[in-house]
Amino acid sequence: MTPSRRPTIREVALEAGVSVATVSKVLNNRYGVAEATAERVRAVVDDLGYESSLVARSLRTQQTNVIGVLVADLEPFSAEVLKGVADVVRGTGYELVAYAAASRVGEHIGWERRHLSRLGGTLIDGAVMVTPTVTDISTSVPIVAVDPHAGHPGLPVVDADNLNGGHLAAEHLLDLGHRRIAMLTGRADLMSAQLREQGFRAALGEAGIPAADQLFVPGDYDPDVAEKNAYELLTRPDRPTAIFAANDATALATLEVARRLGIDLPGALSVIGFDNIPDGAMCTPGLTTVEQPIREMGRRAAKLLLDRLTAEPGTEEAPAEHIRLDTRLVVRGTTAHV
Amino acid sequence: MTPSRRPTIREVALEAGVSVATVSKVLNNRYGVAEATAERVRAVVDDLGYESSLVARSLRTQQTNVIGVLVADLEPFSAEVLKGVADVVRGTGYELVAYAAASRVGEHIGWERRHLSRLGGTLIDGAVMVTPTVTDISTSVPIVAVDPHAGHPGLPVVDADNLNGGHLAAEHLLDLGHRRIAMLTGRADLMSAQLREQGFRAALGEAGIPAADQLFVPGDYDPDVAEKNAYELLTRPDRPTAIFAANDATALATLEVARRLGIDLPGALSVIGFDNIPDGAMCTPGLTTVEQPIREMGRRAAKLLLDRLTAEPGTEEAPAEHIRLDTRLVVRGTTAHV
DNA sequence: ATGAAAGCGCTAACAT
DNA sequence: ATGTTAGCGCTTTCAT
Repeated sequence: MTPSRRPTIREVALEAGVSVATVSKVLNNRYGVAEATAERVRAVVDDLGYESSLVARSLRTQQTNVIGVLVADLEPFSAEVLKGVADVVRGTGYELVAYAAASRVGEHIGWERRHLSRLGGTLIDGAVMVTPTVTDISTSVPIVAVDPHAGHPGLPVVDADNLNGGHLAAEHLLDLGHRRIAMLTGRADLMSAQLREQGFRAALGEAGIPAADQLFVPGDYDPDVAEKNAYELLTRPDRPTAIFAANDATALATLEVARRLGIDLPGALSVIGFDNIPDGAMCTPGLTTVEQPIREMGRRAAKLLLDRLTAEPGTEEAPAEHIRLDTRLVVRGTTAHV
Repeated sequence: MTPSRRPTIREVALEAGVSVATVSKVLNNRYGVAEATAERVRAVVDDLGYESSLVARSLRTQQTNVIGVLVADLEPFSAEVLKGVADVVRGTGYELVAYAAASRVGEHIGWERRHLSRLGGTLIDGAVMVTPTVTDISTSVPIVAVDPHAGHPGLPVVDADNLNGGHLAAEHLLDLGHRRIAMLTGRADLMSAQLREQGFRAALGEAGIPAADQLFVPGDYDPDVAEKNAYELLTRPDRPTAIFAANDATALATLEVARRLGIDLPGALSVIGFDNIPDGAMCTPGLTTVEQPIREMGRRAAKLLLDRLTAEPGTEEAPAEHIRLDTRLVVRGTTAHV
């Protein structure tokens, strides 16, 4: 099977006996082509199955009609955002490109700028960035950030009410009678993580429970880190009766550790996560969690972006918006009365 | 906030006082640049935050180190495949681009060729196509198909055992004592849909239950179509006690209709789907379904593709493989004894 | 109505 | 070691 190259505009022109320029005009419905000629060109296009190269086209033109979703990695969270963006883009005539590139080794931050640099100005007309960590992105195209690090002056942002979410998690565990509650915290550099912890601590405080530092261990939003620290936490003599993990990925890692240690769940240990990613719903027992409406966040981000893209060029630039969606407790099977 | 354009290689060259070619050499670690010069160039690159344009670069070179996932739309199924592909691509040094473009009006088939034409040869080194419907794709780059229409001679394929899956669905309902069982069939042009129905019919036959044509209504894998036909089905005087929907999306639509009609679920009606998309697990009660390991299918497809891409150029081309993964019954809350 | 030619940002072969 | 140049596929003036 010899991979037959895709036909180029040159081959179409050759076959139709016209110039490349004429073919281009036909394809883009420009004036100044005789109907007979256009007909002939279209026939050849159909015959050869020609379709213009997105790459070449976007290098030459301003407008590409493509929206980018830039992510550090395609995991459940960003995939969910992606679905939301697709919900909105569908039917608008825009095309959708999701771009994920492994960070260079040891480089967790800065991918936003690189991704944007590699695609912006060409290929995409605008972008939704998922969980960017850099604040001073010099933007060549309109951008909307989903769940970003703190301090994106000028960037429209969509996120969830992480503060109240942390509060909800603590309240749920307190309602169940738990008092020795640990937390696997999130990535210290992320706004969302800070707020979840802050809300959590506040709720504990309101219940009159002093926050014990040794019960706050790093989870980093990273299953591997979480696994290590959950193990340490659960093998202590006075292990906690409940754990709040800053996101579902680390909550699931915690469940795995508990299982390995033979700890009865939820009898001897309650675990609550944050995010409500599909994976939490699909395991047994289902993971109790604080939901943030991820897909809806994608939808709202896409809407915001499309608004900017379709706004009259001369229109006064709207101030950067900040959309904050509600979080919500989802009780499943991993939490129980102490 | 004036969108500052991304810097180009020209600006870097200008700033560093060298030619564009020299900058390119430095960036690509080519020989023939004095260390002092290289140093200076790198400094400017860092300073300006320059990153080469993926588009321009891919237009010029053969190799882009980018893998494409081409989909008609980003819905739960394709998103799940995408995650699987990302699992494998992660850490390989390849970048990942997912591309979705709305079909032109009324054109459900043919997107494969268009997508491939728009990206192939440029931008991507190879592609995973999700649920393509066209068999005679003239491929400019290596391609692996996930869950394709029948008859892709020469294309490596990854799919699930749909035949046995249909069988499993029927067996489950029969075991629960159901005898008047309806099916919302899938898209008639898709291999997967045909096999699911075939397996389902076979199991009914083995149980000595004659297949009643009026109990097979089209679902088309489409929630809207399913909703309409499920309504018709459930308002008949002799409505079925159980429904097998050819995929989860249509099963969920069926649940919605049943709810609207006030039918007790699963007391008065059992519903089983196919796919095990996250949405089925997240609703209440959870959807009983036949699981196909979608994410794993994405992983296997990505592996197959990477094998082809990294194979020695001179190596004998391996024959097109066909990987078929097992399906599995997942019992949740929407099926019960009759 | 048509085509020649320039140029988008980049790389690579070929001078110097 | 560095620069000049051609060209990837396409669109868009500008001649003709």
